[in-house]
Amino acid sequence: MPQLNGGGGDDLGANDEMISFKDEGEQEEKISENVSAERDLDDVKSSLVNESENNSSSSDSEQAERRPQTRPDSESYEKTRDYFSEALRRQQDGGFFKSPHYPGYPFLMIPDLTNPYLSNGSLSPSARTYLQMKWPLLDVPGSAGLKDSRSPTPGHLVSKSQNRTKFKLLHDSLCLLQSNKVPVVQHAHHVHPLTPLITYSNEHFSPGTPPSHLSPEILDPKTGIPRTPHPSELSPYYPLSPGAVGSIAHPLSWLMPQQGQHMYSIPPGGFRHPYPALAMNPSMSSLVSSRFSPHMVTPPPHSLHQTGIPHPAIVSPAIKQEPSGDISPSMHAKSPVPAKKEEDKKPHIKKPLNAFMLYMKEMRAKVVAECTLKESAAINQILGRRWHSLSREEQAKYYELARKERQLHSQLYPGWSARDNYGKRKKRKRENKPDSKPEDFSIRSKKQCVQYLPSEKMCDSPASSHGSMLDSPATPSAALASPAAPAATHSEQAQPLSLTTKPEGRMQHHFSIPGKASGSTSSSSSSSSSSSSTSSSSQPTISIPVGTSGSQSNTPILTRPIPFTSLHPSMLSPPSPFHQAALHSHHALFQSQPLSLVTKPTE
DNA sequence: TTCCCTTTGAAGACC
DNA sequence: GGTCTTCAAAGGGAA
Repeated sequence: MPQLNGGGGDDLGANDEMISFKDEGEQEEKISENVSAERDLDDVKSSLVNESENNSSSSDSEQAERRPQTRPDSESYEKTRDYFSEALRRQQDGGFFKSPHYPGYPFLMIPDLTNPYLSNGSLSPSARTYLQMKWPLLDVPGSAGLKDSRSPTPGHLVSKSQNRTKFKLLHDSLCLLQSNKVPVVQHAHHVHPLTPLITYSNEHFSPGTPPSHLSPEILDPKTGIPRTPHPSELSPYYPLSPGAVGSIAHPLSWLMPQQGQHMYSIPPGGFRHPYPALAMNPSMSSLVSSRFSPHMVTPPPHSLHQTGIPHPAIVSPAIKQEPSGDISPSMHAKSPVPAKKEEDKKPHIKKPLNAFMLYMKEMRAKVVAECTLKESAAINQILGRRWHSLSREEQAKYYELARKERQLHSQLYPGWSARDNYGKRKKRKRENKPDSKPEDFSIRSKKQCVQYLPSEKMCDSPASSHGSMLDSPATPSAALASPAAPAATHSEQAQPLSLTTKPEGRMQHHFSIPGKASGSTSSSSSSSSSSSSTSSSSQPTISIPVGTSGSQSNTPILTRPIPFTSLHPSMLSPPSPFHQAALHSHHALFQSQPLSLVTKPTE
């Protein structure tokens, strides 16, 4: 949740302070409604999350009763088996898998398991793959029927230590698979809002044939000999239409019962995913594909478990430092530093994506397509605003997806903690502390205030100043009421500034960055029509005036000129009544305010 | 080559 | 409990 003022937000700012011009025409409302609005926002977001939680828990109450625990024990295994039995029974009853009342329930994400059991009652390989992936520590029901030498012990009989071992093996396998760039498919368009969990990115998709040991071939149930899956076996979720060179049903069709269109194209050779079940599972596939960046992948230092399923959240820290890192196991073995070796071996399990991240992953391409902006920072600003312009329901979907991601993540990595990743990154240079010296503060301020986007006018929908719904109508529903707002006219874009306040925490977050932007600061401060140093300096730009902060920071918020060509007409939607009013007052405000860069002297 | 930027949210740390 | 910090994704830009 965004950090609200926390009672201190207005303390630091006076009306004569510079403020960001992030959002236009919302400041006045904020000033008067700031406190209450923040409270509303907090309530709204809390309720949104709670609602999401409640929905899933209430709607899936019966499933929830069988929900496996994070650390499955024998009892939970039994519950899980019961759960699957129920899920499978429903599938068979209905012919098609029918989504639960709350379709997002992760444990029902078995789109490819329409009939996971073979005629002899054994679980099909793909089903086993999926289930084992879904519950790495769980031997899925039926596995006993189709003995797998690699996991011969029924899950409910597996001891915790054995589970740990399996989990370790799983990790190893994941690393190997990642190193082979697990192909995943994502149609460039037709992205469903829920696709973050199924973002099959072409970027990560290497149409090449996977290694034999990772071949997607399906074991013949009779002979046990690997064979290439026939398209019919992939149906109904992967119907390969000749014309479309194969397209698959939206992996989240279970989430969208009304939708049956094929969303994802498949390479000419058909859908060849080393782990079909993985690719077919919305949640897991998201983990595998969307976060399955080859550059983050590292070959496993040691042997692999062939049944291991790659999890995109697993990344070797070493690899992150060495994107190209083709580190052979032998090299690992020869590592002179055992400690480091151990560290390298330790897979880097990424944090599960939050709602906004999921949204961002999905929408980034759209925004990039709409804008000519290239910089992610700018794109993210747009995305942040669009996020706030989303309806409550729309956001709820992402919150739910994020919740499922976390849930799945916790299941896959029971012992993982966010703390594990602390310090894995190169330490940022943010050493800013609240008690920093004023001079430092001042310097940092300049750096930090560079804004890539002057306002939602550029490319985005209405949104809010400090990036919350505060600026938008107090409630999400109200925010909905004004869909894509303020896209002012071009002339308006040249008008000064949106008054933006950011949560104190965020501001502090930025302060700590030392003055890399001092140059741009000065250029931006002169504002008017300076060329952008970052984006297409040769292009005409919209001048982005600098205003003063009204409420919270003595930091001058600067903005970068945005190339005019970055704007797409479609992005310049007319402002909503809400924003019109805001703009009106906003303009009135600026008529009385100089556009020069004004910084409040630090004390 | 590495880090920064920028966004929101989650989680952990700290007071 | 409130606040702060870190990390998650992304990719162009800067150092």
